[in-house]
Amino acid sequence: MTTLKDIAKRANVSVMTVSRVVKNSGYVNTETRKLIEAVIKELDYRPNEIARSLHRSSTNNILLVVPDIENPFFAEMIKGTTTVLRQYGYQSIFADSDGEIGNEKAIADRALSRIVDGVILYCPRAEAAYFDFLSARIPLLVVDRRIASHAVDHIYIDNKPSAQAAVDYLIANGHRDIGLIGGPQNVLANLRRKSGYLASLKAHDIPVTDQYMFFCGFEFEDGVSAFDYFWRMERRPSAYFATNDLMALGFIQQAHEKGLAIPGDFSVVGFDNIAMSRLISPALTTVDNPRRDMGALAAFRMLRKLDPTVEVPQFEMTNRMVIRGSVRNIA
Amino acid sequence: MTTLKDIAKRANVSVMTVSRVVKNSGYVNTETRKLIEAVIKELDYRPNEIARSLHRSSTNNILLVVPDIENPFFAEMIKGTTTVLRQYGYQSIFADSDGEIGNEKAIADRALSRIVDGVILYCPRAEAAYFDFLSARIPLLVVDRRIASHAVDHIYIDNKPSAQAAVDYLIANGHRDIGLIGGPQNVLANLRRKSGYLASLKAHDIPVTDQYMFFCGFEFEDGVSAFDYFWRMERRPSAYFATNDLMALGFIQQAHEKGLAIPGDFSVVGFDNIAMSRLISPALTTVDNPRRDMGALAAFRMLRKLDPTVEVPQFEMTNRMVIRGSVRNIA
DNA sequence: TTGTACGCGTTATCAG
DNA sequence: CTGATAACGCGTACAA
Repeated sequence: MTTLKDIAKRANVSVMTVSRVVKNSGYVNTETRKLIEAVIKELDYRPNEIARSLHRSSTNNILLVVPDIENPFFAEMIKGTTTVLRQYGYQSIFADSDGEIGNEKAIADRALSRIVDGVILYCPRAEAAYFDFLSARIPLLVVDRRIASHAVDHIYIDNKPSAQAAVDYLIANGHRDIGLIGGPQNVLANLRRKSGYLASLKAHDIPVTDQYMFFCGFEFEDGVSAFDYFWRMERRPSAYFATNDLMALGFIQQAHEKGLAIPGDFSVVGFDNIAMSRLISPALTTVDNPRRDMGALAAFRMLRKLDPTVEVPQFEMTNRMVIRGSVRNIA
Repeated sequence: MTTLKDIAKRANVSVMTVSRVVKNSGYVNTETRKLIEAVIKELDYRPNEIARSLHRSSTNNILLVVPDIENPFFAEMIKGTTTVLRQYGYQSIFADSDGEIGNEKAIADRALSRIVDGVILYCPRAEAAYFDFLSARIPLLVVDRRIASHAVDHIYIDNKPSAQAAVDYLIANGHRDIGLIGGPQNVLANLRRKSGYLASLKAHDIPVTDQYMFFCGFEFEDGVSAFDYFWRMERRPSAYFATNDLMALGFIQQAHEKGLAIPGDFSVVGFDNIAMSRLISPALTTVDNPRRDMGALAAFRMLRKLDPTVEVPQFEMTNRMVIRGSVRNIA
């Protein structure tokens, strides 16, 4: 592990001269520079970034905390973020909280020991007060979660309007009996999607039918269960709004299993626009969630916090409907 | 940003005494300890890990480099690794090479400036010599790639035997015309799967038919193309071995699209056992690839390199057939 | 153009 | 039990 000192000794100069060569700053005699460069190569010297970090008290590391990296939604966000960070010379320290508040806090707390310059929390589960606490101590960005406190920087798209638009679309296609495959009721984004569903019905003077709303987990299997649930009903909806694509896929899969056709027998709209939605048959009509851009924006916003001269490009942070083949017009 | 010195000043003691309290080492008078602890709390002191790292010249960081975090295969491996690392007090620095050799090397090279204690490369693309270079400078582990050099630590499962077993299984079910959906020909694991296919045919004295082998990418769409390719043939195979599940899924999807039944009309076997394979209908018969365990093993092996007292648990690093519903016995 | 001294925050050593 | 000192590797400020 060779250091500046080793080079200096070998080249018969002071460490400072070597440092100047390494950083390419200040005046150095061309001859000595050449000599030093040779020695550097010979001894395979590389600056110790830890020492540098200590000196300038910044690390060029950003901590990213996600609930579950196996979920493609977060994987794509992370990719958006790391790509940008790397372009600006920052490394990503990555941690998976397994969706547990305890882990989440433990991870973020460690960041307070100056191993990173900033923290990005993706869809965190912790209570609001914790973000105030963190934000007071280190540059913090919260992604995909609405934060009341003005003190905490965050990126959040309200999913309600686009969910409403999705249901509006079903109604425009002649459907009035619309089922909700509602997912878990303790995740904010999901609740906003439900709100959109309710708002659309209300706007069209369609009464809400409690049995038409099915609440469950967030997975493919939950879509399967949803189908089974609705299948047992005597008078069942002609169209379904699933609050995420995975459930919509499960629903469709099970419909096929039972010999039903989509969109012939039932229409389905999902939410998120995951990769698989485009690939199945019929391709799923859904609402795009620009997670990659959210990730990139998070990176830029963090970079800007650390260096106000950084330009944050414009991203269109909107959910957009993607019309494909899973809805039939019955009007 | 409060330091030991601040605490010391406030408590009227030396930094060393404070340090002892913080690290809970050595003798400290109970009274002074209490006082110091109070001041620590009051000033919200946290040790500077960078300074510690500099001193002990180790960072407790491990660098993980994957070709693409959006690929669930890698996401799961990473999860296996980070979970173990975290249990042992290590953080994961994460980087995505986008599958490009240039990025891969640039990332790993940065690791040489002592920001991490070790490097784990997942399915790297670089040439063999580079691993020797890296391995000579920093603890290195290469995962999911066979390495000739004995000097480079690696974790690798030869996929050939299990691929062979998969094709054996088709043959045992009465199939003799077996198509290969072969994926890309520049990825080692994939080539080994093809070798298994060939070996099985040979072992059963079934001649190899060139037109029965279709080479393509690695994605869902490639499975779709494969179906279209075979569909055009006059005399087509009754069974297919896809060298990964994603392609098998695309194949099945397209078969359904064309009104064909699996396994009624064609039998299909995949490889990898991704989550989706269990969920579709018919559930896919495939070969499990223990990526999560590979990830965990990678972590343990790295930990052991850094600290020889670490115990590496036994993992059964084998591909295992998962029999589900996509193969029909036509004997 | 080159070198000296000091500090970044922590800890090991040794003396008191 | 406590404290002074040096060291980790680098870079800023100031001299020479």
